Amino acid sequence: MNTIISIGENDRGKTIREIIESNLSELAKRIIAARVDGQLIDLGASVNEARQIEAVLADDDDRDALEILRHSTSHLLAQAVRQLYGDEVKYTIGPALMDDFKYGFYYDFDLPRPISTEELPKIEKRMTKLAQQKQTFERIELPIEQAKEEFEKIGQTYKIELIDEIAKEENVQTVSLYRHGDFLDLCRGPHLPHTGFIKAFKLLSVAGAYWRGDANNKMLTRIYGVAFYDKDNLKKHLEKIEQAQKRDHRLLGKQLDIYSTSELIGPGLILWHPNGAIIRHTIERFWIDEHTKRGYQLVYTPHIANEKIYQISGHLEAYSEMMYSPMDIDGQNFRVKPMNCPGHIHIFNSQTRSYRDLPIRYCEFGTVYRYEPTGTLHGMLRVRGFTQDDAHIFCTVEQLADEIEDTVDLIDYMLKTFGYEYKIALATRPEKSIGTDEEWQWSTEALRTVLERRNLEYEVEEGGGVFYGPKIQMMLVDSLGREWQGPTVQVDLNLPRRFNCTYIGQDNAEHTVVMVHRAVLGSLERFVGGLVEHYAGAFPTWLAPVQAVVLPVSEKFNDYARKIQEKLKDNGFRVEIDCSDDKVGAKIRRATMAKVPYMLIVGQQEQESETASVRSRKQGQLGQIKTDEFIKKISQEIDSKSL
RNA sequence: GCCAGCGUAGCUCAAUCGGCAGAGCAGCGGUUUUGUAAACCGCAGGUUAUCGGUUCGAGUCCGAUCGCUGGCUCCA
Repeated sequence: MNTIISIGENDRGKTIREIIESNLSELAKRIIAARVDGQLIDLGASVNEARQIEAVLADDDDRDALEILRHSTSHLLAQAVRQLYGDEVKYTIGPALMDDFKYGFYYDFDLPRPISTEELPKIEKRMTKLAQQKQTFERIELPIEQAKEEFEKIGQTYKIELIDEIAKEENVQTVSLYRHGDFLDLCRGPHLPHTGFIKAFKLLSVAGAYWRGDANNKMLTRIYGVAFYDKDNLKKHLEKIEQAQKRDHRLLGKQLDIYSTSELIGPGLILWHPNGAIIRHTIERFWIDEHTKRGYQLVYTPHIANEKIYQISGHLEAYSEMMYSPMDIDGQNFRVKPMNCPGHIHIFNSQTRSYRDLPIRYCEFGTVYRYEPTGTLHGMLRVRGFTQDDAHIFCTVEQLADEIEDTVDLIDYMLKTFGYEYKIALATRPEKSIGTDEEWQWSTEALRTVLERRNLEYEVEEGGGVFYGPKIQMMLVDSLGREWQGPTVQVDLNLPRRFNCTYIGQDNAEHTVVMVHRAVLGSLERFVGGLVEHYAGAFPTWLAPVQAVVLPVSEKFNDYARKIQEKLKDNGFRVEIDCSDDKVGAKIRRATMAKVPYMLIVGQQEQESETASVRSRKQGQLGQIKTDEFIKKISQEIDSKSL
């Protein structure tokens, strides 16, 4: 469908709406905005220099179009809230969200009284009513002072604050306001032609949010919602949210008996049940094997340390809010460790190192404890005690790029094994940072070189690095398309200097090493919690807590079933047996709900033919299979870590 | 930490206006011996998160504390 229109001389000065209507009359009803030289503008704007314009259609697949809809819907929400809750309602900001898994927009209000989720349907109803009135969105450009007066009149103090801020920017003389019906807002736009396009939306939740995201400011009431042009797309979206809820690791973690927490032990402290522990242990074994193959050396460091070490590292100064109070041991202050680096550095410093020794790569499953505010704790994903898959590489400047490349390769291999796609960001020097320009130059270049050399797509996050060095950050994309904080590779220009980590070079002089912090999984708590959701609890056979269960059809075949179980166990598989006096149907149901990959059903026929009737979680019934053959099949599946 | 909401048996949930705390599953004891997603009967299970208050009477109303949930902030 051609939506590009060339602009002729006699179109000059006409509004976009006029031009579109005369050129694309059959589409006119679906056009909501236009792109002019890549810029989105309202239909009411007029064309001057542009040679051609592109009509933007009401279409959920067009990101721009969807963003406009959601933004306009947030204005509609504000209008409804203002009408229902009175003129004292102050509205602040209400953007569209395009990358959130759940939400499509929000609006933050300063309300005279709190509101609860139960009131959302009432607000939705009002929104629907207002939408049906097809109120026109009118763009108004006003000089700064005049715009402020407009909001002054209606008591919208937050808007005045925003205008003042905009006015500080260079070359700003006017701001744009949008009016639809009785509602006026400060807004860059563009917006829909009228509210009639808003047909498929839903308000989803109410939450608190600080004004400007700053905890020192007032707590506002945020209402989240989502909107689409097409009702089916809204329905699909809501179903997707429901799917995600069913995968919630807190729900499945309980159902599959993976972990729990206890009020008595304390919030944010994970109890790994046997099922969770075997998953974790299997991952740890895989991780250690993979690291050992790639030249890492396994180390262990203590869980508490004299706090002097954190004075030297600077953590006590910069991170003390995250650290637990000191405990007095023989008159000295000790701390529970919040990170592993100082320990690894001390192992490095335990000997004089030669350039011949480098690179040195230490890895550890290091359990650390950090104070997290209560409100941020969340299942296994956000906790107070967690085990990082931590490693530190000590190398020379010349070795840095190669080390980064090996790390990126390791990350890629491990993430793909678990079935994750991922996105990459390169985070550069932030404003507040230590180190020389030159150091930041070569360290950032080393990271960039690797990404370029390997032809990886990445985004640059300007100023997104840590104060002590640049980093590569990966975001995992799970089977529902949600993004998770993933691996990180950070160059550290700070700690080697603070701890005087040096080696003797070929020139017989002392040089400071370059240090790289890196984690592939992040923390085992978060990673396993994420995996539960990624797999919806159905772990691939190599990770499944129970890989197969033997189900005798009656008591008469319990002995034969035990024989099979023993044989499989002898071959190293995790196999259970269900000798309860339930019928097979019940046994199958139980194993199905436990998401066991294989069921081996045995009765008269199987006993006679020395087989088992195999039922696979993935492929259904596979028929009668000899035990040896089954062992071959499952071994291959486990060895290849197939998904 | 902040805002809002929630907390009843191991789990999932009932209990009208403030009026005797109840069911299913799981557990335990029997009966049954079973062929591809739930056999039957019975038993037991509770200081309704904790502490205090209002009331003749509180799971229900009020306050505090603890925990959890959705967010903000932060981050592995």
